[in-house]
Amino acid sequence: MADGDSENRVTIRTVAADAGVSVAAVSKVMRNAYGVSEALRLRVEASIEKLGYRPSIAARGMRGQTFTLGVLLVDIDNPFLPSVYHGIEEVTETKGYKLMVGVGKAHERREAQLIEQMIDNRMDGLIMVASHIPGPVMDRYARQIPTVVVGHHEPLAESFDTVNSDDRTGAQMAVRALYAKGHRDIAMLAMEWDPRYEADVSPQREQGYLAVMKELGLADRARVLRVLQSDQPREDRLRAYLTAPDRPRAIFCWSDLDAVPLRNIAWQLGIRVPEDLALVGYDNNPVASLPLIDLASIDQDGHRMGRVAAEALLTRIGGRSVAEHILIEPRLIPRRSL
Amino acid sequence: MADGDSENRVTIRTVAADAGVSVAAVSKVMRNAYGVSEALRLRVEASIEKLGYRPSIAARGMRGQTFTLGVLLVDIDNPFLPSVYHGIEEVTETKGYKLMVGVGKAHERREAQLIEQMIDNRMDGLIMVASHIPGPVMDRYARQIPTVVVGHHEPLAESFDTVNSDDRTGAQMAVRALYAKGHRDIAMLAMEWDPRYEADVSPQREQGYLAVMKELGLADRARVLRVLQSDQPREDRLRAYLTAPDRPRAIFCWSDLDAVPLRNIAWQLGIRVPEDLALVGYDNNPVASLPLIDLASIDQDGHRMGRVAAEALLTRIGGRSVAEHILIEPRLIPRRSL
DNA sequence: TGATTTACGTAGAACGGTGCACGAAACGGG
DNA sequence: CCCGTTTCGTGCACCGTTCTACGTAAATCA
Repeated sequence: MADGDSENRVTIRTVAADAGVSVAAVSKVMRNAYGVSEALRLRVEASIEKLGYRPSIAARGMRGQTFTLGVLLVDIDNPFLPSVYHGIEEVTETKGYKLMVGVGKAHERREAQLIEQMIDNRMDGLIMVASHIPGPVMDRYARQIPTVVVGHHEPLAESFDTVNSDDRTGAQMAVRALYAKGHRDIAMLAMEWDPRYEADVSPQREQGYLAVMKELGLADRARVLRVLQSDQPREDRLRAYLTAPDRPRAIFCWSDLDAVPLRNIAWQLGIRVPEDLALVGYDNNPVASLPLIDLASIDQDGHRMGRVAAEALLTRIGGRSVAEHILIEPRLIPRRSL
Repeated sequence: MADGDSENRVTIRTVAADAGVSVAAVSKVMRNAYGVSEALRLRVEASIEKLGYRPSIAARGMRGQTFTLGVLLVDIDNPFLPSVYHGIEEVTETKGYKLMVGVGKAHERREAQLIEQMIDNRMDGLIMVASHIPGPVMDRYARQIPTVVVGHHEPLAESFDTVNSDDRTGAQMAVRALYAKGHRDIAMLAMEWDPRYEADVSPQREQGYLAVMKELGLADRARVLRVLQSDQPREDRLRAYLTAPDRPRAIFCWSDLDAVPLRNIAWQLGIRVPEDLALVGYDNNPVASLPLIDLASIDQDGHRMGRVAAEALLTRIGGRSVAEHILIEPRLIPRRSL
């Protein structure tokens, strides 16, 4: 085993010996706990500084807090997620918490593994972003570790908090904006879903879409095109939708993740946007805002979602046990694709 | 403290009691160590299954391996990095290792903190991607934990391995491609750097650029435009370069991170690409390949870099102590911007 | 001044595992 | 049948912290 100089690692005992005090005293100083005199604190801090001592998170976790939070991202490729991460970070770092990220690859079993790993690492709390884990399973884990879920609607959950974009309202904004431009043939591009995943964002947006189409008296013209989780890559299916004879003239897309490729394929096919095809996406990710893409999108303010989620987690760690379910108002970013 | 039912957590002792064996026996089964009979193993495994036991990584880490590796990403916004991550994951997950990601925000002190945290968490090894930590500091950490560094040239380092794109060659390919199209006025857009960061990729590419310009007899026409780490956002400076009276007709850009915005700003300014301005980037990130962007780029095969780095780390954990420094051949992806 | 309270510091038992050293049982060769 | 080897399984001392319980000296009060 090539583990370097592990034999002379400086532990709490080294410091205690050096400062001529007990192990417990050093521990107290580290946690700035009650019952240490100024003199002792200074002596200990001097030794810590001198020896470059850092406490072992692993050992600390066996009894106390680790001051480490886990962030579980559904995947690492989605350009929207960094904003959520930054929001989380902004709040937690001022409170002295460290973040560890796990990447779920949009796969349920894998996400479960990661959650278990974070629990096993004795993290103090967990923020799950756009997880694909069904409610009951999440509930079981949430009982073991303070948890906040972002981008997954479980408004009745007791054991964890949720933070979401108001996805139905967002969908309505998108459709109404298209309607206002004179469009009536408005389709939606959504993820496939089965009842297990009703809490995910795409189904929520789809329900919002269907509701507003009805409100506008367009219920019979509502039409949902689907992409599959397993389509990898998605291009072929998107192209098929755009070349079909009954191609829609306006599409509300569940995420910029698909709206950006869609806009590109349209261009390749010589379909003018927005003249021949109007497009509104969701997320307002950084690619959508590039001038060459210029995709109208519903902004769900990932940064703020992250901040709110982090704040909720901290109060939950602090002892709160009644669940909070927070909805964040989205807003339309009009761009040339509209 | 809201830590759920931590009082009835199932530990190794619970399992031992349930199976009617000693704690040590269960430990042996978990590690499939020598000296357990088939009968005992089966009995213990049955109990583990029944109780849903999972060992605490924290506790295990205090003596043995944690089977967790740390991945330190320079930032989470760069769309090139996911490919490296996927490469790492592909190799490590088949060997039963788990990955934990830390995000450095391109800030040295912060990266150092993260490394310390990973050491304190008793991770078995560390892969640092595009870190900004200077060699000597890295060396100190690498003595404490098996380390592989990606995207940072330290060919003389003894204590850790490096995996890199052959950045000089990559730069040469880009410049030669522009040269072949008839360009002579070829500038480079590079990151600012001071001597401490000479090992980072941008300075390496810059040296490659200068070398090939000399080879081509264009030494006196070589010109390096710089963006600053602190430019946030970068748009203003990029725009300034494109509106200057002596604007170059061809630019090799140190990364698609800047080449994509550059291409967009050019479009906004009505500068035709490639007729008025030819562009080659580096990384071949997913945005560059969008048809509407269509940016020529040097592909450094992040996926492969990740795989190679992970393999190196595993052999280093296995006991290898002589350093390996691996260069990966880049290749040009010609697109319409060229 | 003696009795309490308060402040400070320490000993030592956790925490949940690992892994060494040891003893008992099973095996096997002469 | 005896004795040296293996093979198994166990007891226990760690690992580096936290935290409760407790002892002691100083400070306060009556």
